[in-house]
Amino acid sequence: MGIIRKTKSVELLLDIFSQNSNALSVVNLVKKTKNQMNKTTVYRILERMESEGVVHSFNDINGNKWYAKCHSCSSDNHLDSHPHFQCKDCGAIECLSVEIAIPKVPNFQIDSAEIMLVGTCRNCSIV
Amino acid sequence: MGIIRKTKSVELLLDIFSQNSNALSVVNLVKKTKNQMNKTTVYRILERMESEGVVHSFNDINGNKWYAKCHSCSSDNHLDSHPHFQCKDCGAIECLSVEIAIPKVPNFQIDSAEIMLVGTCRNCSIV
DNA sequence: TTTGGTACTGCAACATAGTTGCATTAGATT
DNA sequence: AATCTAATGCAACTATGTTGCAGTACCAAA
Ligand SMILES: [Mn+2]
Ligand SMILES: [Mn+2]
Ligand SMILES: [Zn+2]
Ligand SMILES: [Zn+2]
Repeated sequence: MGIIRKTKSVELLLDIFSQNSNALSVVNLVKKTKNQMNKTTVYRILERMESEGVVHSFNDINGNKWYAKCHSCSSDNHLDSHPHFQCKDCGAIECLSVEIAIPKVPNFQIDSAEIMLVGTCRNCSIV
Repeated sequence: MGIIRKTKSVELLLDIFSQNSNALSVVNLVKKTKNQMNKTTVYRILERMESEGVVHSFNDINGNKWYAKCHSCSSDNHLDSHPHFQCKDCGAIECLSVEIAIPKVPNFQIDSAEIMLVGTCRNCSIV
């Protein structure tokens, strides 16, 4: 399973991710690549990239799917678990490398936490 | 603005929330009430209820919208800011009354945090 | 370098959540 | 009871994401 063949489409998407430090929404990726590939292909390649541990995915506050590069994941080990930050001015999302402590909650067995911090980013703070 | 008229539809939705301690998905509410009201009405009443501080909303891990009762909010003061828990077995969501500390992150002005804890709930833990 | 198996792609059609405009209905107020 | 207008129903729409299938292009083996 996973990315086996290095097709033109796969290489283009890998390229886009290598040039972006921020996360990218699927909607944005489909737009960006609409002259090069079909949207179905975008969705399917992203799925494969995620199962390979190349990227990880999450939903923004509007319920849309985003992807961002993984730093030390493989198809066996997915250890990218960190909060994200979305700017309510420009909509950009960044991965944050901070640890947020999740307390134990009685009666609940917690496996993971999806944390989206919302506010104003660096650029948009500059008035 | 907000809930001005106590219509049959408004009262039915208020009733459903009063009988449920858990959060409710819009999809579920539309299904539950499809013999009593149109789905557009459900969406619009929920919007009004939220702006009145009667309920608060958030998205689940699939990007779908959910609502839950507020405990001490009004149209002026929305202070319901707490994590939620979604059971990956049964899909149910509960509001959690625990505090999770958000650290300061340099270069980001954080206004709020959307936190969804994922795992197994009480009922589903019982094998 | 050709050949062949199959992973991958494009396309069209579909599924589902959520939104909008507008004519009609039914609360509230007098 | 009359009136004003918030609220509703309906139909049509937008957007994101998914599926089946026929055809294409990678890659490895010959
Ligand atoms: Mn990330
Ligand atoms: Mn809640
Ligand atoms: Zn910004
Ligand atoms: Zn459960």
